[in-house]
Amino acid sequence: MLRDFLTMMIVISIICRFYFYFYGSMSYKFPTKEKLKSKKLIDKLFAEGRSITQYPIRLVYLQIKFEDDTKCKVGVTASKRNFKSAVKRNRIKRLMREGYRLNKHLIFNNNENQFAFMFLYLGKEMPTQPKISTTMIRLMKKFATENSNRDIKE
RNA sequence: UAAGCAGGUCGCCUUAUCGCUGAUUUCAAUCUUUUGGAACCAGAGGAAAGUCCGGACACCAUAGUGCAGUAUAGCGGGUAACGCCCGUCCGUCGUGAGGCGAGGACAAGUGCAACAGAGAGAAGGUACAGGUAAUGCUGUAGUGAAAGCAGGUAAACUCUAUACGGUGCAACGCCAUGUAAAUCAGUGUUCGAGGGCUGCACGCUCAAGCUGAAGGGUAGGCGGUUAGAGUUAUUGAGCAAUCAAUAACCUAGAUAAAUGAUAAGGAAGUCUAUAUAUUAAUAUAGGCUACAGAAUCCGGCUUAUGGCCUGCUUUUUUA
RNA sequence: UGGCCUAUGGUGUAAUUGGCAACACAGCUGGUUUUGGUCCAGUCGUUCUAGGUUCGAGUCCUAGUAGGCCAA
Repeated sequence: MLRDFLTMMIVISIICRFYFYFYGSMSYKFPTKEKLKSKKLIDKLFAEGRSITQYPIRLVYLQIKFEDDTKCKVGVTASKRNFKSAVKRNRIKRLMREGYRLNKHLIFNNNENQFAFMFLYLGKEMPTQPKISTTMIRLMKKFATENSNRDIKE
Protein backbone atom coordinates (compact mmCIF):
# COMPACT_ATOMS: atom_id res chain seq x y z
CA MET A 1 0.00 0.00 0.00
CA LEU A 2 2.66 2.47 1.10
CA ARG A 3 4.82 1.71 -1.92
CA ASP A 4 1.87 2.13 -4.25
CA PHE A 5 1.07 5.44 -2.69
CA LEU A 6 4.64 6.69 -3.00
CA THR A 7 4.90 5.68 -6.63
CA MET A 8 1.60 7.36 -7.39
CA MET A 9 2.84 10.55 -5.81
CA ILE A 10 6.06 10.48 -7.82
CA VAL A 11 4.16 9.92 -11.07
CA ILE A 12 1.82 12.80 -10.32
CA SER A 13 4.64 15.17 -9.53
CA ILE A 14 6.44 14.23 -12.79
CA ILE A 15 3.27 14.84 -14.78
CA CYS A 16 2.84 18.17 -13.12
CA ARG A 17 6.39 19.17 -13.99
CA PHE A 18 5.86 18.20 -17.60
CA TYR A 19 2.71 20.21 -17.71
CA PHE A 20 4.59 23.24 -16.48
CA TYR A 21 7.40 22.74 -18.87
CA PHE A 22 4.98 22.77 -21.77
CA TYR A 23 2.86 25.69 -20.71
CA GLY A 24 5.50 27.50 -18.71
CA SER A 25 4.65 30.82 -20.25
CA MET A 26 0.91 30.39 -19.68
CA SER A 27 -0.54 31.72 -16.44
CA TYR A 28 -3.59 30.15 -14.89
CA LYS A 29 -4.34 33.16 -12.78
CA PHE A 30 -7.62 35.00 -12.78
CA PRO A 31 -7.11 38.24 -10.84
CA THR A 32 -9.63 40.97 -10.14
CA LYS A 33 -8.45 43.06 -13.04
CA GLU A 34 -9.67 40.49 -15.51
CA LYS A 35 -13.20 40.47 -14.10
CA LEU A 36 -15.89 42.39 -15.89
CA LYS A 37 -17.40 44.77 -13.35
CA SER A 38 -18.48 48.06 -14.83
CA LYS A 39 -22.17 48.32 -15.56
CA LYS A 40 -21.54 50.53 -18.58
CA LEU A 41 -19.30 47.97 -20.20
CA ILE A 42 -21.81 45.20 -19.61
CA ASP A 43 -24.64 47.19 -21.13
CA LYS A 44 -22.47 47.95 -24.14
CA LEU A 45 -21.48 44.31 -24.44
CA PHE A 46 -25.08 43.08 -24.52
CA ALA A 47 -26.10 45.85 -26.90
CA GLU A 48 -23.36 45.48 -29.48
CA GLY A 49 -21.67 42.16 -28.83
CA ARG A 50 -21.76 38.98 -30.90
CA SER A 51 -22.54 35.56 -29.49
CA ILE A 52 -21.49 31.94 -29.95
CA THR A 53 -23.50 29.10 -28.41
CA GLN A 54 -22.24 25.67 -27.49
CA TYR A 55 -25.04 24.21 -25.38
CA PRO A 56 -25.37 24.74 -22.43
CA ILE A 57 -23.04 27.76 -22.50
CA ARG A 58 -23.37 30.93 -24.58
CA LEU A 59 -20.48 33.34 -25.04
CA VAL A 60 -21.14 37.00 -25.73
CA TYR A 61 -18.05 38.94 -26.76
CA LEU A 62 -17.04 42.35 -27.99
CA GLN A 63 -13.74 43.86 -29.09
CA ILE A 64 -13.03 46.94 -27.00
CA LYS A 65 -10.00 48.97 -25.94
CA PHE A 66 -9.55 49.10 -22.17
CA GLU A 67 -7.77 51.85 -20.33
CA ASP A 68 -5.59 49.41 -18.43
CA ASP A 69 -3.53 46.90 -20.37
CA THR A 70 -5.42 43.70 -19.51
CA LYS A 71 -6.11 41.41 -22.41
CA CYS A 72 -9.70 40.72 -21.53
CA LYS A 73 -12.45 41.16 -18.96
CA VAL A 74 -14.69 38.23 -18.21
CA GLY A 75 -18.06 37.90 -16.51
CA VAL A 76 -20.08 34.85 -15.71
CA THR A 77 -23.82 34.45 -15.06
CA ALA A 78 -26.48 31.90 -14.31
CA SER A 79 -30.05 33.04 -14.46
CA LYS A 80 -32.27 33.21 -11.42
CA ARG A 81 -35.21 31.93 -13.43
CA ASN A 82 -33.65 28.50 -13.97
CA PHE A 83 -31.91 28.19 -10.62
CA LYS A 84 -33.72 29.59 -7.64
CA SER A 85 -31.26 28.50 -5.00
CA ALA A 86 -28.32 30.86 -4.53
CA VAL A 87 -26.06 27.92 -3.72
CA LYS A 88 -26.64 26.33 -7.11
CA ARG A 89 -26.10 29.60 -8.94
CA ASN A 90 -22.84 30.18 -7.11
CA ARG A 91 -21.69 26.66 -7.87
CA ILE A 92 -22.36 27.05 -11.61
CA LYS A 93 -20.56 30.36 -11.71
CA ARG A 94 -17.58 28.90 -9.89
CA LEU A 95 -17.38 25.94 -12.23
CA MET A 96 -17.52 28.19 -15.28
CA ARG A 97 -14.85 30.47 -13.87
CA GLU A 98 -12.68 27.42 -13.25
CA GLY A 99 -13.28 26.21 -16.78
CA TYR A 100 -12.29 29.57 -18.20
CA ARG A 101 -9.21 29.85 -16.00
CA LEU A 102 -7.79 26.49 -17.03
CA ASN A 103 -8.48 26.89 -20.75
CA LYS A 104 -7.97 30.56 -21.48
CA HIS A 105 -4.58 29.92 -23.08
CA LEU A 106 -6.47 28.52 -26.10
CA ILE A 107 -7.64 32.04 -26.95
CA PHE A 108 -4.60 34.10 -26.22
CA ASN A 109 -1.98 32.03 -27.98
CA ASN A 110 -2.55 33.77 -31.29
CA ASN A 111 -4.51 36.88 -30.46
CA GLU A 112 -3.40 40.35 -29.38
CA ASN A 113 -6.73 42.19 -29.35
CA GLN A 114 -8.65 43.20 -26.23
CA PHE A 115 -12.01 41.61 -25.54
CA ALA A 116 -14.93 41.70 -23.12
CA PHE A 117 -16.54 38.32 -22.50
CA MET A 118 -19.71 37.18 -20.81
CA PHE A 119 -20.50 33.53 -20.29
CA LEU A 120 -24.18 32.67 -19.84
CA TYR A 121 -25.36 29.31 -18.57
CA LEU A 122 -28.48 28.34 -20.51
CA GLY A 123 -29.17 24.83 -19.18
CA LYS A 124 -31.73 23.95 -16.58
CA GLU A 125 -29.88 21.12 -14.83
CA MET A 126 -26.86 21.13 -12.60
CA PRO A 127 -23.66 20.55 -14.61
CA THR A 128 -20.53 18.62 -13.66
CA GLN A 129 -16.98 19.85 -13.90
CA PRO A 130 -15.78 17.65 -16.85
CA LYS A 131 -18.85 18.55 -18.92
CA ILE A 132 -18.25 22.24 -18.38
CA SER A 133 -14.56 22.02 -19.17
CA THR A 134 -15.16 20.12 -22.43
CA THR A 135 -17.83 22.55 -23.60
CA MET A 136 -15.55 25.41 -22.63
CA ILE A 137 -12.73 24.01 -24.74
CA ARG A 138 -15.06 23.62 -27.72
CA LEU A 139 -16.32 27.15 -27.27
CA MET A 140 -12.80 28.52 -27.12
CA LYS A 141 -11.79 26.72 -30.29
CA LYS A 142 -14.89 27.98 -32.10
CA PHE A 143 -14.16 31.47 -30.94
CA ALA A 144 -10.53 31.30 -32.00
CA THR A 145 -11.29 30.06 -35.51
CA GLU A 146 -14.13 32.51 -36.08
CA ASN A 147 -12.13 35.42 -34.82
CA SER A 148 -9.07 34.69 -36.93
CA ASN A 149 -11.31 34.47 -40.03
CA ARG A 150 -12.77 37.83 -39.24
CA ASP A 151 -9.33 39.35 -38.92
CA ILE A 152 -8.43 38.11 -42.36
CA LYS A 153 -11.60 39.58 -43.83
CA GLU A 154 -10.94 42.94 -42.25
C1' U B 1 -39.95 -4.61 20.43
C1' A B 2 -43.55 -1.01 18.35
C1' A B 3 -45.80 3.73 18.48
C1' G B 4 -45.20 8.41 20.59
C1' C B 5 -43.62 12.92 23.72
C1' A B 6 -39.78 16.27 25.42
C1' G B 7 -34.76 17.98 25.46
C1' G B 8 -29.59 18.20 24.04
C1' U B 9 -25.70 17.86 20.46
C1' C B 10 -22.73 17.52 15.67
C1' G B 11 -23.27 19.74 10.74
C1' C B 12 -17.31 14.91 7.63
C1' C B 13 -11.68 14.94 8.16
C1' U B 14 -6.38 14.85 6.09
C1' U B 15 -2.61 15.57 2.21
C1' A B 16 -0.78 17.37 -2.69
C1' U B 17 -1.19 20.70 -7.12
C1' C B 18 -3.57 25.02 -9.46
C1' G B 19 -6.63 29.38 -8.20
C1' C B 20 -9.67 33.63 -5.30
C1' U B 21 -10.25 37.61 -1.09
C1' G B 22 -8.19 40.13 3.16
C1' A B 23 -4.41 41.39 7.18
C1' U B 24 0.95 41.49 8.47
C1' U B 25 6.19 41.43 7.05
C1' U B 26 9.54 42.18 3.13
C1' C B 27 11.58 43.29 -1.96
C1' A B 28 11.10 46.16 -6.54
C1' A B 29 8.96 50.19 -9.41
C1' U B 30 6.73 54.99 -8.79
C1' C B 31 3.53 60.69 -10.39
C1' U B 32 4.74 59.34 -2.71
C1' U B 33 0.56 56.48 -2.44
C1' U B 34 -0.45 53.36 -5.54
C1' U B 35 1.03 48.94 -8.50
C1' G B 36 3.54 44.13 -8.93
C1' G B 37 6.23 39.81 -6.72
C1' A B 38 7.54 36.61 -2.38
C1' A B 39 6.76 34.60 2.66
C1' C B 40 3.40 33.46 6.41
C1' C B 41 -1.57 33.77 8.78
C1' A B 42 -6.99 33.94 8.36
C1' G B 43 -11.42 33.02 5.29
C1' A B 44 -19.71 31.15 5.67
C1' G B 45 -24.42 29.00 8.97
C1' G B 46 -27.51 26.41 12.44
C1' A B 47 -30.52 28.17 10.25
C1' A B 48 -26.13 32.92 6.94
C1' A B 49 -33.02 31.95 4.67
C1' G B 50 -38.12 34.27 5.51
C1' U B 51 -38.01 39.70 6.70
C1' C B 52 -42.44 38.30 11.24
C1' C B 53 -41.08 41.22 15.95
C1' G B 54 -37.50 44.01 19.15
C1' G B 55 -33.08 46.99 19.69
C1' A B 56 -28.10 49.34 18.56
C1' C B 57 -26.34 53.01 15.06
C1' A B 58 -27.19 57.42 11.55
C1' C B 59 -29.99 61.76 9.89
C1' C B 60 -34.29 64.74 10.69
C1' A B 61 -35.58 69.74 16.99
C1' U B 62 -31.42 66.46 22.84
C1' A B 63 -38.13 64.15 19.39
C1' G B 64 -42.45 68.49 21.54
C1' U B 65 -48.46 68.75 22.31
C1' G B 66 -53.46 66.98 20.92
C1' C B 67 -56.43 63.92 17.80
C1' A B 68 -56.18 59.87 14.55
C1' G B 69 -53.67 55.14 13.79
C1' U B 70 -51.12 50.42 15.05
C1' A B 71 -49.79 46.62 18.45
C1' U B 72 -50.18 43.93 23.07
C1' A B 73 -53.64 41.83 27.16
C1' G B 74 -54.57 36.13 33.82
C1' C B 75 -50.61 36.90 37.78
C1' G B 76 -45.24 37.29 38.94
C1' G B 77 -40.18 37.49 37.20
C1' G B 78 -35.94 38.04 33.32
C1' U B 79 -33.99 41.40 29.60
C1' A B 80 -30.96 46.95 26.22
C1' A B 81 -35.85 45.80 24.32
C1' C B 82 -39.69 42.60 22.46
C1' G B 83 -45.38 40.15 20.13
C1' C B 84 -39.35 36.62 23.09
C1' C B 85 -37.95 33.48 27.45
C1' C B 86 -38.93 31.35 32.59
C1' G B 87 -42.28 30.17 36.70
C1' U B 88 -47.30 29.66 38.06
C1' C B 89 -53.03 29.71 38.16
C1' C B 90 -57.18 28.74 34.96
C1' G B 91 -59.33 26.75 30.41
C1' U B 92 -58.93 23.10 26.65
C1' C B 93 -57.02 18.58 23.72
C1' G B 94 -54.71 13.71 24.61
C1' U B 95 -55.26 6.79 27.70
C1' G B 96 -50.45 9.09 29.01
C1' A B 97 -45.52 11.51 28.70
C1' G B 98 -47.14 16.25 27.34
C1' G B 99 -49.30 19.98 23.71
C1' C B 100 -52.12 24.51 22.75
C1' G B 101 -54.36 29.27 24.53
C1' A B 102 -54.88 37.53 21.35
C1' G B 103 -56.87 34.16 28.93
C1' G B 104 -59.09 42.39 30.52
C1' A B 105 -64.40 44.46 29.97
C1' C B 106 -71.07 42.81 27.01
C1' A B 107 -72.94 45.86 35.17
C1' A B 108 -71.10 52.55 29.39
C1' G B 109 -73.16 52.60 24.33
C1' U B 110 -74.05 50.50 19.21
C1' G B 111 -74.46 46.27 16.09
C1' C B 112 -75.18 40.88 14.88
C1' A B 113 -77.57 35.90 15.45
C1' A B 114 -78.83 31.43 8.95
C1' C B 115 -81.90 26.94 10.01
C1' A B 116 -84.87 25.20 13.95
C1' G B 117 -88.11 27.21 17.66
C1' A B 118 -94.22 29.93 20.49
C1' G B 119 -90.30 33.42 21.46
C1' A B 120 -83.20 35.49 19.62
C1' G B 121 -83.78 41.18 22.80
C1' A B 122 -88.31 43.63 23.87
C1' A B 123 -92.01 42.56 24.23
C1' G B 124 -95.30 38.98 23.75
C1' G B 125 -96.46 33.91 26.00
C1' U B 126 -96.26 27.13 22.97
C1' A B 127 -97.34 22.17 25.32
C1' C B 128 -97.97 19.53 30.01
C1' A B 129 -98.47 19.86 35.27
C1' G B 130 -99.35 22.73 39.66
C1' G B 131 -101.53 27.08 41.88
C1' U B 132 -104.87 31.60 42.32
C1' A B 133 -110.39 35.71 43.29
C1' A B 134 -107.65 36.72 38.61
C1' U B 135 -103.06 37.03 35.63
C1' G B 136 -96.79 33.70 32.68
C1' C B 137 -98.03 33.39 38.81
C1' U B 138 -94.59 28.80 39.33
C1' G B 139 -92.12 24.28 37.59
C1' U B 140 -90.93 20.94 33.63
C1' A B 141 -90.53 19.91 28.39
C1' G B 142 -89.12 20.88 23.38
C1' U B 143 -85.86 24.04 19.65
C1' G B 144 -81.07 25.57 19.28
C1' A B 145 -74.22 27.41 19.81
C1' A B 146 -77.08 30.64 23.06
C1' A B 147 -83.88 30.89 26.15
C1' G B 148 -87.51 34.19 31.75
C1' C B 149 -81.28 35.33 33.26
C1' A B 150 -77.65 42.01 35.11
C1' G B 151 -78.97 36.09 28.42
C1' G B 152 -74.80 35.07 24.02
C1' U B 153 -71.09 37.43 20.90
C1' A B 154 -65.28 42.07 21.53
C1' A B 155 -60.02 37.04 16.32
C1' A B 156 -67.92 42.70 15.73
C1' C B 157 -67.46 48.25 16.33
C1' U B 158 -66.10 49.90 20.97
C1' C B 159 -64.25 50.81 26.23
C1' U B 160 -60.07 50.16 29.85
C1' A B 161 -54.70 49.66 30.73
C1' U B 162 -49.79 49.73 28.57
C1' A B 163 -46.31 50.73 24.54
C1' C B 164 -45.07 53.20 19.91
C1' G B 165 -42.13 60.36 16.54
C1' G B 166 -40.45 59.36 11.13
C1' U B 167 -37.04 57.25 7.71
C1' G B 168 -33.52 53.39 6.94
C1' C B 169 -26.26 51.72 5.89
C1' A B 170 -29.29 52.43 -1.20
C1' A B 171 -29.05 55.92 6.60
C1' C B 172 -25.11 59.42 6.77
C1' G B 173 -20.06 61.99 5.81
C1' C B 174 -16.01 63.03 2.28
C1' C B 175 -13.50 62.97 -2.52
C1' A B 176 -13.44 62.54 -7.86
C1' U B 177 -15.90 63.09 -12.76
C1' G B 178 -19.40 66.02 -15.49
C1' U B 179 -22.80 69.72 -17.35
C1' A B 180 -26.62 74.11 -17.81
C1' A B 181 -25.95 79.78 -12.45
C1' A B 182 -29.00 77.50 -19.77
C1' U B 183 -34.80 77.58 -22.09
C1' C B 184 -40.33 78.12 -21.45
C1' A B 185 -44.73 78.48 -17.97
C1' G B 186 -46.64 79.27 -12.91
C1' U B 187 -45.79 81.08 -7.93
C1' G B 188 -42.90 83.83 -4.01
C1' U B 189 -39.00 87.14 -0.72
C1' U B 190 -40.65 89.88 6.74
C1' C B 191 -48.09 90.78 4.13
C1' G B 192 -43.09 84.33 4.27
C1' A B 193 -43.05 80.45 -1.27
C1' G B 194 -41.14 76.05 0.16
C1' G B 195 -38.28 72.51 3.15
C1' G B 196 -37.17 69.63 7.89
C1' C B 197 -39.66 62.20 3.67
C1' U B 198 -45.77 62.02 10.08
C1' G B 199 -52.71 61.06 8.25
C1' C B 200 -54.51 65.99 10.37
C1' A B 201 -54.07 70.43 13.55
C1' C B 202 -50.70 73.23 16.71
C1' G B 203 -45.77 74.47 17.92
C1' C B 204 -40.38 74.80 16.78
C1' U B 205 -36.76 75.68 13.11
C1' C B 206 -34.14 76.85 8.27
C1' A B 207 -35.39 80.43 4.96
C1' A B 208 -34.89 82.63 -1.25
C1' G B 209 -36.09 80.11 -3.96
C1' C B 210 -39.81 76.35 -5.25
C1' U B 211 -43.17 73.60 -8.79
C1' G B 212 -44.19 71.78 -13.81
C1' A B 213 -42.69 70.98 -19.15
C1' A B 214 -39.04 69.34 -22.50
C1' G B 215 -33.92 68.21 -22.28
C1' G B 216 -28.56 67.30 -20.46
C1' G B 217 -24.85 64.93 -17.04
C1' U B 218 -23.17 61.12 -13.51
C1' A B 219 -24.31 56.18 -12.11
C1' G B 220 -16.88 55.71 -9.77
C1' G B 221 -13.89 55.57 -5.11
C1' C B 222 -13.04 56.01 0.33
C1' G B 223 -15.04 56.09 5.26
C1' G B 224 -19.45 54.04 7.92
C1' U B 225 -17.42 48.18 8.22
C1' U B 226 -16.49 44.87 11.77
C1' A B 227 -13.72 44.17 19.51
C1' G B 228 -18.94 43.05 20.31
C1' A B 229 -25.67 43.54 24.94
C1' G B 230 -18.38 39.05 21.93
C1' U B 231 -16.67 33.59 22.63
C1' U B 232 -14.93 29.71 26.03
C1' A B 233 -14.07 27.87 31.02
C1' U B 234 -14.72 28.00 36.40
C1' U B 235 -17.19 29.73 40.83
C1' G B 236 -21.39 31.96 43.29
C1' A B 237 -26.91 33.75 43.54
C1' G B 238 -31.77 31.98 41.77
C1' C B 239 -37.03 26.56 41.31
C1' A B 240 -35.87 28.59 36.33
C1' A B 241 -35.24 32.21 32.45
C1' U B 242 -31.08 34.92 33.79
C1' C B 243 -27.49 37.76 36.56
C1' A B 244 -22.59 38.70 38.96
C1' A B 245 -17.26 37.83 39.57
C1' U B 246 -12.55 35.87 37.78
C1' A B 247 -9.32 33.96 33.93
C1' A B 248 -8.07 33.07 28.87
C1' C B 249 -8.91 34.23 23.65
C1' C B 250 -9.47 37.57 18.94
C1' U B 251 -12.81 34.87 15.41
C1' A B 252 -14.93 36.50 7.31
C1' G B 253 -15.36 41.35 5.35
C1' A B 254 -16.86 40.29 -0.62
C1' U B 255 -19.24 44.44 -3.79
C1' A B 256 -21.47 41.39 -11.64
C1' A B 257 -20.21 39.93 -5.18
C1' A B 258 -14.06 35.79 -2.43
C1' U B 259 -14.16 30.78 0.69
C1' G B 260 -13.35 26.93 -5.48
C1' A B 261 -11.43 22.81 -8.91
C1' U B 262 -8.73 18.19 -9.59
C1' A B 263 -6.36 13.75 -7.53
C1' A B 264 -5.43 10.34 -3.45
C1' G B 265 -6.44 8.37 1.42
C1' G B 266 -9.44 7.79 5.84
C1' A B 267 -13.96 7.83 9.55
C1' A B 268 -19.30 7.07 10.48
C1' G B 269 -24.05 5.67 8.56
C1' U B 270 -26.94 3.44 4.79
C1' C B 271 -28.31 0.75 0.11
C1' U B 272 -27.09 -2.95 -3.69
C1' A B 273 -24.30 -7.31 -5.43
C1' U B 274 -21.11 -11.57 -4.39
C1' A B 275 -18.85 -15.20 -0.93
C1' U B 276 -18.80 -17.56 4.03
C1' A B 277 -22.59 -18.54 7.38
C1' U B 278 -27.79 -19.88 7.14
C1' U B 279 -30.19 -17.02 14.42
C1' A B 280 -26.98 -12.94 14.88
C1' A B 281 -22.99 -11.56 11.76
C1' U B 282 -18.23 -11.12 8.83
C1' A B 283 -15.34 -9.96 4.33
C1' U B 284 -14.87 -7.77 -0.61
C1' A B 285 -16.58 -4.38 -4.55
C1' G B 286 -19.57 -0.30 -6.06
C1' G B 287 -22.99 3.75 -5.10
C1' C B 288 -25.10 7.67 -1.92
C1' U B 289 -24.33 11.69 2.21
C1' A B 290 -29.34 16.71 3.87
C1' C B 291 -31.13 21.92 4.07
C1' A B 292 -28.60 25.56 2.29
C1' G B 293 -24.25 30.90 0.91
C1' A B 294 -22.50 36.30 4.93
C1' A B 295 -23.79 41.82 2.47
C1' U B 296 -24.49 47.52 8.76
C1' C B 297 -24.56 44.68 13.40
C1' C B 298 -26.97 42.16 17.51
C1' G B 299 -31.50 39.47 20.62
C1' G B 300 -35.62 36.44 19.40
C1' C B 301 -39.53 33.98 16.44
C1' U B 302 -40.81 31.14 12.05
C1' U B 303 -39.75 27.89 8.13
C1' A B 304 -36.22 24.05 5.47
C1' U B 305 -33.14 19.78 6.81
C1' G B 306 -29.24 14.74 7.59
C1' G B 307 -27.63 11.94 11.65
C1' C B 308 -26.40 10.80 16.92
C1' C B 309 -27.47 10.80 22.24
C1' U B 310 -30.46 11.24 26.78
C1' G B 311 -34.96 11.08 29.66
C1' C B 312 -40.08 9.84 29.83
C1' U B 313 -45.20 7.64 28.34
C1' U B 314 -48.54 3.74 26.44
C1' U B 315 -49.43 -1.22 24.66
C1' U B 316 -47.67 -6.16 23.74
C1' U B 317 -44.15 -10.17 24.43
C1' U B 318 -40.27 -12.66 27.30
C1' A B 319 -37.79 -13.37 32.05
C1' U C 1 -30.56 45.44 0.88
C1' G C 2 -35.20 47.70 2.25
C1' G C 3 -40.52 48.38 1.35
C1' C C 4 -45.42 46.83 -0.76
C1' C C 5 -49.35 43.89 -3.16
C1' U C 6 -52.10 39.63 -5.10
C1' A C 7 -53.96 34.38 -5.11
C1' U C 8 -61.75 31.62 -6.25
C1' G C 9 -63.46 25.72 -12.15
C1' G C 10 -59.00 25.08 -17.97
C1' U C 11 -59.33 31.05 -18.78
C1' G C 12 -61.41 35.91 -17.28
C1' U C 13 -64.27 37.81 -13.25
C1' A C 14 -68.59 38.00 -9.00
C1' A C 15 -70.02 36.80 -3.92
C1' U C 16 -73.30 43.43 0.67
C1' U C 17 -71.38 43.88 7.67
C1' G C 18 -69.43 35.66 8.52
C1' G C 19 -75.19 32.01 7.07
C1' C C 20 -76.90 27.42 0.00
C1' A C 21 -69.77 29.24 -3.78
C1' A C 22 -72.37 32.62 -8.86
C1' C C 23 -71.64 34.29 -14.24
C1' A C 24 -69.44 34.20 -19.18
C1' C C 25 -66.21 31.68 -22.51
C1' A C 26 -63.63 27.00 -23.40
C1' G C 27 -63.52 21.45 -22.83
C1' C C 28 -66.34 16.74 -22.30
C1' U C 29 -71.18 13.78 -22.51
C1' G C 30 -76.17 13.36 -24.25
C1' G C 31 -80.37 15.30 -27.20
C1' U C 32 -82.25 17.98 -31.67
C1' U C 33 -80.32 17.47 -37.24
C1' U C 34 -79.17 13.05 -43.04
C1' U C 35 -74.19 15.38 -41.21
C1' G C 36 -71.85 19.88 -39.15
C1' G C 37 -73.02 24.60 -36.90
C1' U C 38 -76.84 27.05 -33.95
C1' C C 39 -79.95 25.68 -29.81
C1' C C 40 -81.28 22.72 -25.20
C1' A C 41 -79.83 19.65 -20.86
C1' G C 42 -75.95 17.82 -17.86
C1' U C 43 -70.73 17.58 -16.20
C1' C C 44 -66.09 19.98 -14.58
C1' G C 45 -64.09 23.38 -7.20
C1' U C 46 -59.44 20.61 -1.34
C1' U C 47 -62.00 29.03 -2.71
C1' C C 48 -52.94 28.69 -2.92
C1' U C 49 -51.31 25.52 1.88
C1' A C 50 -51.50 24.56 7.34
C1' G C 51 -53.38 25.94 12.04
C1' G C 52 -56.78 29.05 15.16
C1' U C 53 -61.41 32.17 16.65
C1' U C 54 -66.69 30.90 15.86
C1' C C 55 -72.62 26.99 16.32
C1' G C 56 -70.81 28.06 11.27
C1' A C 57 -65.03 30.91 7.56
C1' G C 58 -64.15 32.28 0.35
C1' U C 59 -64.77 36.40 4.06
C1' C C 60 -61.81 37.37 10.62
C1' C C 61 -56.59 36.20 12.87
C1' U C 62 -51.58 33.78 12.67
C1' A C 63 -47.73 31.24 10.07
C1' G C 64 -46.05 29.51 5.36
C1' U C 65 -45.96 28.74 -0.42
C1' A C 66 -46.06 30.79 -5.26
C1' G C 67 -46.25 35.01 -8.38
C1' G C 68 -45.76 40.21 -9.17
C1' C C 69 -44.40 45.50 -8.22
C1' C C 70 -41.44 49.73 -6.26
C1' A C 71 -36.93 52.29 -4.32
C1' A C 72 -29.78 54.21 -6.33
